[in-house]
Amino acid sequence: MDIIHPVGRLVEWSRGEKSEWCSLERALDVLANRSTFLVLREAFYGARRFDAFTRGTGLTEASVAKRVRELVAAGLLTRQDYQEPGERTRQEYVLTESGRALFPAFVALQRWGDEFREDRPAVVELVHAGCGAPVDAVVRCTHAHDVTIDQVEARLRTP
Amino acid sequence: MDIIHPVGRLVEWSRGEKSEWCSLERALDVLANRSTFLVLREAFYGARRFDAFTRGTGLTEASVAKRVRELVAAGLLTRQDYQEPGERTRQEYVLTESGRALFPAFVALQRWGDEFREDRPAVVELVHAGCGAPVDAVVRCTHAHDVTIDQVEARLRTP
DNA sequence: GCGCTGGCTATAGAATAGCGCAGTCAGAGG
DNA sequence: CCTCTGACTGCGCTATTCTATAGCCAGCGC
Repeated sequence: MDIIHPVGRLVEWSRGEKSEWCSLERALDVLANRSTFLVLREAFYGARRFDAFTRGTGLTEASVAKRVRELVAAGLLTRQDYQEPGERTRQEYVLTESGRALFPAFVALQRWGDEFREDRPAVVELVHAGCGAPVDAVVRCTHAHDVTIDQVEARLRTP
Repeated sequence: MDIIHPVGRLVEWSRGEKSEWCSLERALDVLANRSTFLVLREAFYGARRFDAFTRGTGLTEASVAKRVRELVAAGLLTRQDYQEPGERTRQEYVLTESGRALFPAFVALQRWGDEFREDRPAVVELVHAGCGAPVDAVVRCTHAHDVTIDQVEARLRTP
């Protein structure tokens, strides 16, 4: 296993093959557009119904339909039947484990927007229901150390 | 200050105004495309020079030029002069504090790609230089509690 | 003063994203 | 049966993204 430090050297090896092995690119295949993030935001805020996604995001129905279809195909949402009393059965879209696993990314982006894109102060704040303290996304290793960007090494697993 | 729980109710209030106060949308104004994330990835991997960005991302020079211009304008990168011995002065692009603050988001997306988009196993792994353990992005409150998606409340700050 | 290298810009084209608007479709209530 | 609501689909349009190819410019070394 190679150790790359400073991580800058990684760029020397990438040339063409990076898209095959970079997990970020695989993530971006599903996520790299504005409306996908907005639909996921609504899902994190508890939205399940088509109508809630369109009203919550301000996107057109056509855009939401496309995103939702993609997200179901990619396994971030599942389609489920539901029926309200006196109504016919309809479908709703529920986050899968994969979708829920994106929550740290959502928090990270939201908090970054709070702090570094502050044309006006943040109006919504995410807090820990248990203690009321605001939440943030942090980078941590499996030994529970907080890790700054300078303390990260990239290792190439040569197969 | 209103407490919203379940957070789903948030969608009821949003109608049109959400883009004004949602920090995620402000973040997406800069970030919502594939090439921006790729350029930032290279910056996190230590790239500073135009050439390193193009070779590392596989994007065309035109795309990189546009992204880099945007990222400088948005304050995530700064342009600095540098001069290698026997070379003329050139410019390089260095992450600002704002740019570095996106690192948790980068890690979160990268790790999510590892785990949930695994057409083939992850080839690059980010580890803590101090102890060698792999890193991940987690959501935590300022009282140092780990917070799951179910334990999060959204509070509206009414101004 | 010529070539080379790094760092761009210009142009043209394909694909995708997103909008507004209009229409469809299923089924419950009247 | 007719209407209403939620959940879509289709069309026409524009803006943005990204690619490919080509060329420009500065200045160091020869």
